[in-house]
Amino acid sequence: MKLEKATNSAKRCYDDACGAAHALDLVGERWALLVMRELMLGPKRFSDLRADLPGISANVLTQRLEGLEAAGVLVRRKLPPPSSVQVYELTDWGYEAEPIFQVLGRWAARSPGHDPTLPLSANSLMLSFRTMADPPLIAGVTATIGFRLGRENFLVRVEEREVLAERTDPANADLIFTGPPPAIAAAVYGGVPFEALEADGSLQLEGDRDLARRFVTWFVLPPKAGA
Amino acid sequence: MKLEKATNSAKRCYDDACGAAHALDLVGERWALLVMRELMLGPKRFSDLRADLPGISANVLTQRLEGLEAAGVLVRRKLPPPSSVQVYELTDWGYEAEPIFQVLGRWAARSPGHDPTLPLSANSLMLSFRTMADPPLIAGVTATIGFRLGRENFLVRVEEREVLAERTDPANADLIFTGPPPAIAAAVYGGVPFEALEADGSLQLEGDRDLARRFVTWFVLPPKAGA
DNA sequence: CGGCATCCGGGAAGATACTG
DNA sequence: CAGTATCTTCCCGGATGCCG
Repeated sequence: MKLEKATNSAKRCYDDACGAAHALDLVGERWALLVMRELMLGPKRFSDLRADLPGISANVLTQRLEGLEAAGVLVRRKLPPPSSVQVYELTDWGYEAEPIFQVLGRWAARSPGHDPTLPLSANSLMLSFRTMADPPLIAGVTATIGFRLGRENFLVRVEEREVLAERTDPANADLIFTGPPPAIAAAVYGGVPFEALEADGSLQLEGDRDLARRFVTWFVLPPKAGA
Repeated sequence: MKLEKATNSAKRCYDDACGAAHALDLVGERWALLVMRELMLGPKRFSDLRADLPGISANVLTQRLEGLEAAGVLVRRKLPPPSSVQVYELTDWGYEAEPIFQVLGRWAARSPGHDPTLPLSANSLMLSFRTMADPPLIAGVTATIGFRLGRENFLVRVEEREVLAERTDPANADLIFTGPPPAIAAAVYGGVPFEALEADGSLQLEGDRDLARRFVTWFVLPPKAGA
């Protein structure tokens, strides 16, 4: 017997007309923004979200998905047969939240306490390319780079001073990185040479190795604050 | 007798190299971002923060200030005598968080559930001008507008396609608004005519009334999502 | 009065087990 | 696979009280 608690819509909220405060009412609960991050590059199912968000528990994920659906940030959708699988997908407005991740990421990357060697999801790595690409450095560049990151494959296109990422098979890219996201992050952001990562088997490169050497120079972490 | 809990630094965190996740580790707790918002236009003391954040309790404010200080977002500072009063002030890096409020605010303003008639702090109103000013509309505009919002006075300068806000006495501005922040928000964002607000005493205008009529046209809320 | 520390009740988050 | 049920832990919010 479940108590009819639903009629009480007085959940904890800030009661503040400030847009930022309302944003926090919508997506300020723990894990909510990270769930959105994992959906930012396309729909996923429940168990994919669980796998990509280490540490979230099933009931919290359920609650967040319910809350985000009620807020109009995402919808549950049933894929057409034969897959007939249920997925969660951001609404158009949900996809418009990407700048939130970019400014949060750029700001926090300057934190003295930021540790870029922690685990990293595939989506985070792809979004980081869109966030950290230096526009002057990629001016005039056109390239297609593929990523095989375990369950998920991506195609990253650099063109017209911007970086696009889509979940697609990267078979005919100019260059393909294969490995876990943290290894690729070490190469791109940590300055670790490819040879070292290939030697211990955590990274494979196929295709234009010179493009790979240029690729890692296009993404620069902002300097630490107080430096 | 205080238990040595401090040695346990394993507070709830996401353990994620993603910059956005680290930002949430730093400022994702309830009220943390709103505390930063209230400091965004200059230092304040404990009781000012409490007054400007209706609903926060003293111990939570204490915890947030400790956490934000530990994170390097703000510092406690003692004003020089004779005031000798302790204030909390953002660090340079803390001030760099302003884009977070802008993207959160712009995104959430499109939420179907956003209610702009809720209470609003003076800081929120001033920051909203910086967030919502439409660059083409203020191109070529140079103006100085004062605001008397109860305890706090501000001077807003519109120039060079941007909007500056500072806590200063607005005595010799071209135009001065006097009233509570929600009334001014009603005029700027709600399209409520000045005369209606002046009639019930919630707003006073001094100076260039024609400038006031132009002023409210420079700030436009984005359209609701799904419209 | 400003800046906390302490205690308490309610509720959200976390871990585990269980079900269709 | 996609959640639900249950239990525990911890955070949040409110009240009170201490101390400069």
